[in-house]
Amino acid sequence: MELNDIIEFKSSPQIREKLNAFGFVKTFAEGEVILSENAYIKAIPIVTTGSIRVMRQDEEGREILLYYIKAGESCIMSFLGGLHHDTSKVKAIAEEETEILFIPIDKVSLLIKEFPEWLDYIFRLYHKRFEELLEVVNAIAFKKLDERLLGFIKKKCELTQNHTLYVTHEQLANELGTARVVVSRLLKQMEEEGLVKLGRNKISLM
Amino acid sequence: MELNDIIEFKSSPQIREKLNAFGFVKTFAEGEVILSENAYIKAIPIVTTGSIRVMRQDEEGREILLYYIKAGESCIMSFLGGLHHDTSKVKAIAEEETEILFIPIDKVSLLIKEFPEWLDYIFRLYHKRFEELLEVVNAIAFKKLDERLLGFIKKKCELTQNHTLYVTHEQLANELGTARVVVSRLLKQMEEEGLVKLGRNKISLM
DNA sequence: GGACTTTTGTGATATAATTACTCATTCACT
DNA sequence: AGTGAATGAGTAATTATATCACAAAAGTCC
Repeated sequence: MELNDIIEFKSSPQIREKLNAFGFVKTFAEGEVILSENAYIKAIPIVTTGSIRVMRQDEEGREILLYYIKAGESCIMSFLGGLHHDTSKVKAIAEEETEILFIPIDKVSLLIKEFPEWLDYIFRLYHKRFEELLEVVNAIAFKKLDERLLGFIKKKCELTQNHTLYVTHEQLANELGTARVVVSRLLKQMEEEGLVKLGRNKISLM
Repeated sequence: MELNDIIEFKSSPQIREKLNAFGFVKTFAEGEVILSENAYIKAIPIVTTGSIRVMRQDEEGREILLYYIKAGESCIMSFLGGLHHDTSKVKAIAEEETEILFIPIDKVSLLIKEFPEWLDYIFRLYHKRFEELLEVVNAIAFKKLDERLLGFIKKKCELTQNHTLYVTHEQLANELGTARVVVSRLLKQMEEEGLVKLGRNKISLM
């Protein structure tokens, strides 16, 4: 993924140049924490390769997945947090080996004035994230866990282009914001219904 | 509430003038639907007096409260939806008699270019809404209903500057995304614990 | 005052989440 | 290969929520 694959930046070599000039690149290994909750935000990340999962934690450490940030996207939460000199309300973890271009906050506001494309980019992502968040609200408020679990597995499979997933029940439970036992039981049930096939560390969609 | 009570517009009579020139005012009675789900958005609302509650619905018509929009604030969801020519993903209802200044979408983008204050205003509200949404996610994902219910009653009381609330159990259940019986039972329990006092259509915090 | 509507209460039952375990497998280390 | 720690998965009991069906008040309207 290059900056010029991002639709808003395609026809503006100037902004790409500036972004590259202002930004610095960092690489994260799978599972590495990119941003932890309550950390101060000094730079906006743009994911160039890989993907990030963004989680919300409660006081007791329980977590729930909010959304994924894929290549070409930015973490809009950081953007707002950064602008308002606020701390992060979410935790971001590299889902796979991930390369990120960080743009320092002070440059970010500068770019807004100079390049309308930059603002378009930010607004587009905002829109997307907001809708995803609403979907999460809907899911946890109204959907039953079995439905959510199945949907989640399918989404993960799509993301990895594969119909076997290598995750533990524990991981699934965490991302869904529930307990492992619950996931285990539901998976068992789904296996009996012939929807999935289970193995240690392994779930295959049928 | 006047436009010049909004911090970002305080020192810019020009933007206040433009907003008033471009916008049109409408008044809504308590309970009136201002924006329904899937409606197209043609204008951005700024609440001048009163307040709005923003709800999310699922396919079967169940609802849950996302947040309130108070005087001086705007509905940021409409803003994004409007910019991207998308439909509304939420439902907005007047919580009390409410007066709204609507700014047509095409003017909105125009104002962004002209007045940085306008953008600051939008970003500030975004930030606020995003955090509120995260709080909702937290609450429904991790908190028990009794805790949510009590917190909700307290918030409502704060909003109305009063420690007696005039609502039915049904209404509370709707905003919390649960069933009336559940709310009734929990309230009863809370009354026994001396936390509240109940009456028909009435809940008083102790 | 009687008929009706709205709001609230109660009991029985189903479903889901939580807690506290046990058992099984894997892996690192000797 | 054998031991023990760590991780992953299964089970049973308990608690929390949701659902259904209906009864009892409280308020409204004629």
